[in-house]
Amino acid sequence: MATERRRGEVLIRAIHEAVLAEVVEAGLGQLTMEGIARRAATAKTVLYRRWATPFELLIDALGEAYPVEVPTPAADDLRTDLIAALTLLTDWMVTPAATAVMAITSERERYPELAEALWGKVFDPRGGTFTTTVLRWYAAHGRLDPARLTPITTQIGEALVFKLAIDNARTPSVEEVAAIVDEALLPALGL
Amino acid sequence: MATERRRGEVLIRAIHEAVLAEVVEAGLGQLTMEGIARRAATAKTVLYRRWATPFELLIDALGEAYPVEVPTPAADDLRTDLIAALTLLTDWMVTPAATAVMAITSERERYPELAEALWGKVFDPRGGTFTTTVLRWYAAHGRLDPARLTPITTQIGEALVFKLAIDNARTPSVEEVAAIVDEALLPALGL
DNA sequence: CCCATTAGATACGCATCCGTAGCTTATGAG
DNA sequence: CTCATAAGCTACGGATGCGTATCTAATGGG
Repeated sequence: MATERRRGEVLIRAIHEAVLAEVVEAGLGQLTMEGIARRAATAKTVLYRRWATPFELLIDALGEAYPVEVPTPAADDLRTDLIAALTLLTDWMVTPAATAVMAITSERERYPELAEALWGKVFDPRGGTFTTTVLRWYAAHGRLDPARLTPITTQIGEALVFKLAIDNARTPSVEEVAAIVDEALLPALGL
Repeated sequence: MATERRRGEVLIRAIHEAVLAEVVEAGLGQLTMEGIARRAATAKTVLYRRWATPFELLIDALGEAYPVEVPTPAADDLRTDLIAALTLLTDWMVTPAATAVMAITSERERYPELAEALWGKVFDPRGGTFTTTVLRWYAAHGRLDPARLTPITTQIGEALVFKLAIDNARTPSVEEVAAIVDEALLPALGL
């Protein structure tokens, strides 16, 4: 028998991968201990020894999958840095962890405990992400009117990336991201 | 026995309401004939006589729930008409049918047959919606540069409404809709 | 090398949903 | 009033997930 038995960290990482893959493929509504165990090629008992529910296990896995890379203004050019920040977003969106996060977000009403746990354990400890980070930097250095940074304008980039991703069933290309910055974001910033 | 027995249209409408309510409450992944029958207070056999799967039934119900009101430019003022169009959107978003549509959209990868049926039977027969209708009208009447109507700019309003709805777990208020128009949409249109 | 730990396997009774069958009975058209 | 239609009810065997119990055997620390 080829009975290489996994233990500790190695096993847990495999289970974490399995639960994310299950969410991606089956969805939150079909997330079961049986399914996770099958995919991780382990026994249900192993899961129940550590986690009481599939959701606990999922939150654990998402905690591990974070943090995500944060954009650092590097080009000394707002347009370039905004495109870079949104590209970080599109890169992240195709990961299993992101798919799980988006599933939780869109089913927040249905599974509020999940959403709360995700925000409390993973998101809240972090500040604004993606374009906000860039915009704040340029505003702080006097190269952008701070009055233009509103709850609306700081969301334009992310909002359009998500909208295009939904409408076209794929993440926006670099050209589309550039168009978002040129046609929507920069005009709203008064540039 | 109070055995008022429903038949025909009345019964079907009740079932349509039930399937939408089930999707809202239980989600696509938990949509079952048993659940629908329970909620509609009828027997599974009644459902199986007409529909082979919960998804067929759901598509049928969504077909009935449409069409949605289309914005008609009425104020002779772009800003006012845009706010009116986006308010139509926020009003629609709180209906059960909209919740179901958004669920299908966000789980498109998981249930492609559902998404295809929804597009083919319900959406494709209709043109652009909400802000696009308004923007096209003003552009056609020479009151807006047609070159500004791109696949990006025509989505700004809807994109931000969705983004705010997701972030705040509620549809945007009238004030927030106005801010979307003033701070993002109009600037992108060169106004 | 010994042995406590724990992964892994199997089985259990319970519950829910599946899709179908067979029946009773309210309903409305004629 | 009669009667074809269809709503409503109950029950079925099969499948799957639940959470738990009870083993076994691989693993690595001492």
